[in-house]
Amino acid sequence: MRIATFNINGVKARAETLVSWLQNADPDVAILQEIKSEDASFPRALIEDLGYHLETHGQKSFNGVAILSKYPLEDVMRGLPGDEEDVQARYIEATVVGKTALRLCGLYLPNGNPVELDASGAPVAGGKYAYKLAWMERLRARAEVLLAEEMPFLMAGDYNIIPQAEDAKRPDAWREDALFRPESRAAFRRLLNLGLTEAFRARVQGPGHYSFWDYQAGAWNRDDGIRIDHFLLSPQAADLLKDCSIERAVRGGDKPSDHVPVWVDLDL
DNA sequence: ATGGCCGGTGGAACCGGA
Repeated sequence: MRIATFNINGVKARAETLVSWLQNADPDVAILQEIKSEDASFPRALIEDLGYHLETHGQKSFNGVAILSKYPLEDVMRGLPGDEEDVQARYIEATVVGKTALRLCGLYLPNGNPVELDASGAPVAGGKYAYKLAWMERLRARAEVLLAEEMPFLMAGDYNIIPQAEDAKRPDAWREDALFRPESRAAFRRLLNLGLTEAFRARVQGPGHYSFWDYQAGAWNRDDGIRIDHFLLSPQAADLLKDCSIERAVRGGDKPSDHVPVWVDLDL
């Protein structure tokens, strides 16, 4: 089973690009972020006409996640547990059944900028950085629940985390940024330390592998990228991992998103 | 050439992104 994660930066603006990518790349499952659309205005027929089942969790203007699958999706859950006040559409789960069942978690992790810290270095309550770190703790708690259930699962999406210096062309430019600050990277490691496998680094070593290039300042032409879109696999899902890759060429296509798809191949 | 953007909203400029 081939599964992709792709931050498409607006489903309405990207409809044509998305359809041609689905036709050419032919994923079994696609986990999308930043649909920037309410569920009712998602171009559902475009996707269903290609043979996909579709589950969305959207909101007006911002955020929004979706799961597309050639196989039926079951037990859909919308929203990340742990904060009843959080209205941002950043998380969706569903189960897909291949040879065995696999729980899919699609996430659009908060950016977290601007970083606001108080005199003691703690994130300012109510600020965007505090929201990011709290969201990551909620994600860790959700992973613990899923681990206890022992169904294979993966958490895929735009993590807005640069895990290591080698994951940025210019790491020093990101030192104080919410994507690369120590608190953010530590929260990402707490996820990994539960026993999750970062699929790309399980398969590919070394620098120069990016999943995002800013639209500004000729970032793509200078290959000034960062790797922030990730697959985390539960132990049972990691057993099934055959390959992981980044579909870099998509960034050079017509009307591209600023992110590109990341893939896993699972023996499923 | 170290500059340079894009999508959504709403119907002009501004917000948010990373």
